[in-house]
Amino acid sequence: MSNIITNFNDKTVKYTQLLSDFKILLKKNSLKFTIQREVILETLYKSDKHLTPESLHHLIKENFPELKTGIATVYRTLALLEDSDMVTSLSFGAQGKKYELGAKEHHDHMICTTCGDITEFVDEEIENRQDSIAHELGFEISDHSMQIYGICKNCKN
Amino acid sequence: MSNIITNFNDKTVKYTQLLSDFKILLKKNSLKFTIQREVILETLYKSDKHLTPESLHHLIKENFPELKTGIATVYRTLALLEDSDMVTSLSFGAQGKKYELGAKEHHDHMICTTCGDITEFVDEEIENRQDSIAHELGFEISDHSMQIYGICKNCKN
DNA sequence: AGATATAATGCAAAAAATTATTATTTAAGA
DNA sequence: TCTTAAATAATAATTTTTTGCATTATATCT
Repeated sequence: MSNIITNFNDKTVKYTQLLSDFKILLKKNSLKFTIQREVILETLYKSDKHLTPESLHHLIKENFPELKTGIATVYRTLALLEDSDMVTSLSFGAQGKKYELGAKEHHDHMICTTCGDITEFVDEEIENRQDSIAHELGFEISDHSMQIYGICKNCKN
Repeated sequence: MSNIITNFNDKTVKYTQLLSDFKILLKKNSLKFTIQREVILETLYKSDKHLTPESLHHLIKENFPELKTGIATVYRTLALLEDSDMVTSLSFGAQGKKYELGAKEHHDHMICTTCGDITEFVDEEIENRQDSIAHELGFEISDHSMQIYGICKNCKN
């Protein structure tokens, strides 16, 4: 049996999936799929960083200057995406609110307070434990986030 | 052997300790201990809620109307307290940044996305696991926070 | 206690972030 | 292609946060 080789690598497939989910979501709510919305989703996806509305807007202006996307559209789209659980917002300490795609695999964050670098990780045991706790308290989990702050390997030197 | 009865209940003792820590901190940095700063710390302590700068300011105006504390002072003091790790700021979803006293016992948060209510909890197992993970990644933990989102017992009905 | 130096405050103004308005453009369906 | 309903950019309006400065209050020193 031979392997089938596709044109898509893992990341492409994921984005295609994401985009398709987004389109379905829009259609369900009789909203329209616009270039701006696509560009926002794409930029959010391409960036591994956690973005503020402003930095996201900046990135878009840089990469798609012909679009002249307004900051208000970024805010509106981010709100829409957050409402529909496609992105999550986080706030780490002093810095403002940042957004990241929630459609990526779930993960927690380890944040270096020296260099600001963010490492993502997942731990099965913690995930399970969270479920039990919520269950005990009669709580129906929809999502969760966890951050560990400290000094990373690099900065210790 | 008889028990010694003090004038202070647990909460009073804790606040006294907190206040004293604050005073030491100020002295160390040649900053001054003012009534406003005390009132802010106290209000933060008394409130079990997580407060925005604005709601904190509102509470203070209500409880100490003669002080006429300015919102700018609240912001400045909050920043000072956060810098010195006496309070932590959190941002849950759509709502803005909220502050809580970090000197309380450490705890995680379970947030109801329907009514906005926040339940605090601690789980030994999760705490331990976090330490191990950080250790594995050569990360030196200074702090962490965790939030679980979902629908609380009350709101399910 | 009183005098002095310096930090903190309130107020107001400025800056930054967010939201609303509106005329125009664009997408989706007939 | 035509229609209509939603989305956009641009801008204005709000709201939130920060800053500057004259005045007040605190801590220290005598």
